[in-house]
Amino acid sequence: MRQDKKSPTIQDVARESGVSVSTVSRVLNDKDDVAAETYERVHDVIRKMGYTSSLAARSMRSHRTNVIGLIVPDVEDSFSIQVMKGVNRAITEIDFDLIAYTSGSIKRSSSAERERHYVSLLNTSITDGIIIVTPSTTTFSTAAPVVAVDANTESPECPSVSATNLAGALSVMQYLLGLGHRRIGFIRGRSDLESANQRLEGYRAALLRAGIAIDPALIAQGDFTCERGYRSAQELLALPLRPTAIFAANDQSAIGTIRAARDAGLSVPEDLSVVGFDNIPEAAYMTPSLTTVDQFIDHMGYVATEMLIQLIQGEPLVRDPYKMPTQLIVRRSCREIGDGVR
Amino acid sequence: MRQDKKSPTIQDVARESGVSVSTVSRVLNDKDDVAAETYERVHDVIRKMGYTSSLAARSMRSHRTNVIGLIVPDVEDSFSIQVMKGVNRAITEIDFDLIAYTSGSIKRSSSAERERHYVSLLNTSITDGIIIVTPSTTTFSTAAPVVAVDANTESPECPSVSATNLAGALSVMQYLLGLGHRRIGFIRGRSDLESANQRLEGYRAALLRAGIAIDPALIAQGDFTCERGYRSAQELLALPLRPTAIFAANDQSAIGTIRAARDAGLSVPEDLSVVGFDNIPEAAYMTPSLTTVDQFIDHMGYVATEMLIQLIQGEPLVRDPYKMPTQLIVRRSCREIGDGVR
DNA sequence: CTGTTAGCGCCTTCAC
DNA sequence: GTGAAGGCGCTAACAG
Repeated sequence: MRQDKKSPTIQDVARESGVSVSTVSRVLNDKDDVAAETYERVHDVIRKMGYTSSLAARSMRSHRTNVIGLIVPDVEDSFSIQVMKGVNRAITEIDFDLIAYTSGSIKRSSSAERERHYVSLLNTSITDGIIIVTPSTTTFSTAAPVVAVDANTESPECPSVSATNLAGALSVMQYLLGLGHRRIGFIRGRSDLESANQRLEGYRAALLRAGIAIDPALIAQGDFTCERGYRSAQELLALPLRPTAIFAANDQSAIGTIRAARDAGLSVPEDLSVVGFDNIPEAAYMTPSLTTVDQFIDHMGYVATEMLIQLIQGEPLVRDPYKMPTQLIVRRSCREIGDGVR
Repeated sequence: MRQDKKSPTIQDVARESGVSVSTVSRVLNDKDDVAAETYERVHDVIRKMGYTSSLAARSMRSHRTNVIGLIVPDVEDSFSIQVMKGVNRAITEIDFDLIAYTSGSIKRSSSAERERHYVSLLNTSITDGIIIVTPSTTTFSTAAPVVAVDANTESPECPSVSATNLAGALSVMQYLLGLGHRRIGFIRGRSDLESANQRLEGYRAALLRAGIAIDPALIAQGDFTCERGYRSAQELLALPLRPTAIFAANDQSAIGTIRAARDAGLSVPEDLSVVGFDNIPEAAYMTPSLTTVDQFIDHMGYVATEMLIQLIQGEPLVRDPYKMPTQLIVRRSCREIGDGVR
C-alpha cells in the first residue's frame, strides 16, 4: 500500500493547477461558471493526485453531506439486514452514495441512550438524516430528520414506517382456525416493540372473535431469537394439552419451534402446524417450507429512505406514518386437522 | 420528535456555563487542568443541553476520530455479516465507539474503483482506519491504514488477515477420500478471490496426491451464491458418471447443492455426500446438518480490528499477514461408501 | 469567468 | 486554572 505522508488538500490541487482554491471548489461541485479548459485542467490534476475532498470539512461548511445514517440494533438480525438491503437499493437509485451503518455496540448504557448518542453523533456532523431500525425510543433532539422503521410505539414522535402487524396476525389466525385448529399456541416477540405486541393482539382478537377462550398457558415468552423460540416451544409442547398449532411472532422463533418439535419427536406439519412472521429468505428454503406473513421488510427500508430524502429536501411527507401492507404466504408447515380434534 | 432549529455548539455550552470555549473543550477531552467545580458545572450544562461535539469539526482539527470504517461488498453476504460481528465485538472491547459500514452500492463503476472511492472518502475525514472485506484490490493511496480481510491475492499490498484455505480444503478432501469417495465434484467460488482459488488448489492437490486423475467435468463454476451453487450442482448431477460427493467452495453453494440433489430425487447423504466451507450458522441447523470447514470468520474480523488499531496507534504489526487456522467440522451430510463403488 | 475574504465548530498553542 | 487567537479543509458570498 502506498502510504502517502498526507492526503492532498484542495490547496495542493489549486497550487498544482495554478488556480485558486475557490476555482477548484467550483470544479468539485460542478458549478457551471468555469471555463471548459480550466475545468479540464483541474480535473486532470485531481485525478493525478488522487484527491478526494474531505467529507468532514465539506460537511462542516455546507451542512450537506449526501450521507445518510442507518442505525440497527444488531448486525446479525435478519430483519435489520433486510432493511439495509432496501435502503441500499434506494440509495443507489438516488444521488446519495454512501451510508454510515452503525450498530448498537456501545457498552454500559441503555439502548435508548445509545440510540440517542449515535443519532446526535451522526446527525449534523456527517449525516443529512438517519434511519433507525426497531428503536427503543422515538424522541430525538436533533436538527436533521430521523425516520423510524418498526417503531416501538403506535404513535411515534418521529416519522415512521411499519407493517400492518395486527392485520397480518389476524390473517394467520383466520388461516389456522380455518384449518380446524382450536388449540393454538403463541410465542411472543420482543415486548418493547409495538409490532410484537400488535401480533399478540391479533392472536387474542381472532380467538375472541371465534369464541375461543384465551388460555394464558398457551402464550409463551419470546424475544425474536431462534434460541428463545426453541425453549418456549419446548414449554408449549410439554403442556398436558398440547397445542395443535403454534404461531410464532417471527420466523426466527418459528425456526426454533420447528427444531424443538423435531427434537421432541414430533413432525411438522403432521403433528404440529407452525406459522411464522416476516418471510425471511430462509423461510422458503427450509424443510418444511414455512408458512408465514410477508411484511416486505426490504421495501420498508426503501420507503423509509424515500421519506428521509424528502424530509432532507424539505418536502412534506405525503404518508406518515407509512403502513406497509402484509400478506399471508401459505407454504407447507401447516395441515388441516379433523373434526375429532379438540 | 423535538426538531430543534439547530444543534448546540461548543459556543452555546460556553455561554450557558459562563466559561470560554477552550475550557469546555478541556472538559470534553478530560484534560486534567480544570478545576473540579468548573468541570462539574460544564458537564451539567452539556448534559442539560444534550450537546454532542461535532464529529466533523473534531476530526478536522484533531485528525483523530475514534471511528473505524468497514467496507463490505454486500450487506446480505453472510461472510461479511460474520466479519461485522467480530469487528463489533472488538470495537466494544476497545475504546472506539462507532463504525461506519459502507457497502458497495455505487452506480456505474468497477468494484476496485468503488472501493478506492470509499476508502479515500472515509479515511482521513471521518475514519482513523478502514477494514475492507474481500476487496478486489489492495492498492490504496491513503494516509490512514487499511486492513484487508480475505484479500484477493496471496501477497496483498496492505496488511491482511485470511484463512488457511489450502489446508482447509485438503482436510476436506482427506476426509472424503477416507470415506471411500473417488469421484468427487467441486463447485468453485468467486474466481477473483484468492481464497476461492486456494480451495480449488486444495481439491486438485489432494486428488493428485491420492493418485486420482482430475476430471475437468467434475469442476463446476460458482460464485459463492446459493443460486449458482444450485445450477452448478444440477450440471454435476446430470453427468453420465455422477459424482458420489460434492465439495462446494462455500456453505451457500453447498446449500444450493443439497437443494439441487433433493429436487433431483437424491437424498443427502445417502445418495450424495456434500461438504461446504465457512461454517455459517445455518450449517448447523439445516437438515441434514452440513459438514464444513470452520474458518472462524468473526474472529478474522476481530483480529483485523486489533491489527487496525495497532496501526492507528503507530505500533508495528506482529503478524502480517495473519493466517487464521481452519478446522473441519464433521456433521451429517456425508457418508462412507463401500468398496464396490467406482 | 476567477480570485479574495470570511467563517463553519472545534482543538491547541500561548499568554495571563 | 482559564481565556484569546489561529487555523484545520472547505464553500459561499462578494468583488473584479
